[in-house]
Amino acid sequence: MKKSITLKELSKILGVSISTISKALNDSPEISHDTKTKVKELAALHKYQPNVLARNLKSGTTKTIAVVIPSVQNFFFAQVLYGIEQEIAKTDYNLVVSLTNESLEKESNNLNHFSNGIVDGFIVTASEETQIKKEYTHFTSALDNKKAIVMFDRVVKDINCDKVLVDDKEAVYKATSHLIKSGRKKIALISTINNLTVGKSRIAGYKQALNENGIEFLESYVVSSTEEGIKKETDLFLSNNQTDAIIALDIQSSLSGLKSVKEKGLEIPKDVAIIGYSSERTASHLTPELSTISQNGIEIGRKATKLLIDRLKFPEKAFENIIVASKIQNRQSS
Amino acid sequence: MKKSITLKELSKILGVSISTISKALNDSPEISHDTKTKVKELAALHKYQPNVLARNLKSGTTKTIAVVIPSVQNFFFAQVLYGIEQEIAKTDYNLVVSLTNESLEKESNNLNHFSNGIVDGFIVTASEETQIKKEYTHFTSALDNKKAIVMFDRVVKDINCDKVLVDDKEAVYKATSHLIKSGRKKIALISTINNLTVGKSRIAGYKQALNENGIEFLESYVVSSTEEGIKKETDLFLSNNQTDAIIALDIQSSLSGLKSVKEKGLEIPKDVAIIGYSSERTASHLTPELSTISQNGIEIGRKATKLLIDRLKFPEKAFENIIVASKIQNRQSS
DNA sequence: GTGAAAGCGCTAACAA
DNA sequence: TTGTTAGCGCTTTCAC
Repeated sequence: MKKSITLKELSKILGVSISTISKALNDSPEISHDTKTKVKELAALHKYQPNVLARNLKSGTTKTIAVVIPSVQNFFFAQVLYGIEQEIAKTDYNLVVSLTNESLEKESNNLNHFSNGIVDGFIVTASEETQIKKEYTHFTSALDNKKAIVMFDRVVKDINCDKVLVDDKEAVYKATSHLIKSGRKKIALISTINNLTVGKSRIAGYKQALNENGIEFLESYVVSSTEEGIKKETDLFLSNNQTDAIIALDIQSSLSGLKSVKEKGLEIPKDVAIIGYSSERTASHLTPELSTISQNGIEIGRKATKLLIDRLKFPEKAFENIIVASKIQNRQSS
Repeated sequence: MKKSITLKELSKILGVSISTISKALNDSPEISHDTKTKVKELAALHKYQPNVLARNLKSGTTKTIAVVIPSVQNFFFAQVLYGIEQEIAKTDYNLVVSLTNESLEKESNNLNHFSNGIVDGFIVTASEETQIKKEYTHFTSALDNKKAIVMFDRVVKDINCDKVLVDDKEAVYKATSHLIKSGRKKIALISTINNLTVGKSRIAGYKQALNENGIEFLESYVVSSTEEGIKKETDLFLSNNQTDAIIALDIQSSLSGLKSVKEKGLEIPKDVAIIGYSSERTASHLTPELSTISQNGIEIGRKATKLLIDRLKFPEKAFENIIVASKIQNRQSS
């Protein structure tokens, strides 16, 4: 019934003009101290809240940014989001989050929708479908629309914007090298993310490490499947192959790998060492505790946010590429 | 440079009035087939996208709803969110997500901000701080602002709105009874959520089950701490007390409980049975696999969304309280 | 120190 | 069938 009160209504009550009310509320020096207090009291009394829509329409800026990510079930994205929030909290920007569930259509719809007046900029990581179909027009048209975009992790090379990258190749290279140095020779790799460019980069790191250490790369030592199928594939692999170490490229593979090896009766890390991707919390509660390649999600979120805020201030500055290093976290499994 | 093109600009190009353009684009029967096609072609050419702000300002409705939750690291909230998305996808509503990190201030800010033109309604679960401080004015003022609210899980009794509840007391009652029936007599309870009403409800279920089975409730068998402290507390408890079963009220307690018991060299479930709260995925990858009290988050999300959409259609209908049952999922730990 | 008026982009009642 | 106009709620220039 009594929707939020407007300037107009306030002005009627006080018998002054709308613009006087507006100025008083915004502490304009044009307005006398007296009227200011009168107006402010009345506004407080009626719990006046400015209509954000009207204000944004007028100003052409929204002071809000959207985070568009595939999912928050993925601990890495959740971490990044957390970092973004921390950084946003220091500013006067608002945040909205939008999940794509790895769907190109949703991602596209969201970018289009938010581009039309809702937000000033985006922090995005591409959905799986987007990467597979290589369909990027929603990004370019948001850019055409003068919206700022910062991409992280699953970035699109051809899009001209600020980017925060993970050192995927380097990280898996380090992990693989580490295993080799500790005497492992038959290192398998399991993954459910071969569709993603980050998956490909990680495999490249694995290959490079093998290569530099004179170990032959065997296609059969790369176990790839879906989240649902990876456990069976791993079981199968272990039945038919000798291996003394496993690198798992995502959380599902890590869990499946650990479980498969245990079920085969092999000892970890004596018979088979495992390094995988997983959250701290999960890793340290597994038996044995999982050694991980740990991405600094919070840092990535923060960096991305700073980049975006900066871009909004200086739209014409040169684009940046920031790389955030991962860390090998040795626990019991390696 | 070339921000999204507007009706005005299109009208200039075609030499017709703005309203003609608007009507043509909206397929008004007033407009001739000819001009319609002409206008639509031009609009497509220039990738015209209506400004959402202007449209919403005009219509007074936004067709978007906000989900305000403490965090998505919590798998239960993530599940609920997933359910909400599924249901929203069937409608023409948009979704924005907003995280409070258990902060009353953020929750309050978000509700206020979104209430002023951004959204038509909310799906909310109260933050921890909100529950502790019992500060609910942001809810009532959103309601005053004619925004619809559906609360779930951590609901506020005194607020008049639709609610979707979890059968917390009942669920823990069932779990405890189950343990008692299988011969357990010294059942401990560990929790990091004693601050929350859901935590209190769960304990009430535990007490009731003990009571009905003639087992004395001992304060010392309730181990309560923070997420950081719970592991140590549990270790301490196990050193000083005999117990043959543990009920853990949240994921952190579940993980800590499992680990503590294992470290003490006790066998699960032979010496100590454990039932806890955890995601399916985590539970089934633990060693031993954890028996859980499983809340149907997706269902809760869906129900809440339906309730909200319905409320938006029929603002005057009577408020509903829906209870969604939890399920005991027996795995290896009990 | 205060008010009138224009305009952000759009829709819709009314006029032509 | 098309155009004019008013108005959603707000800010801001300009005139008084």
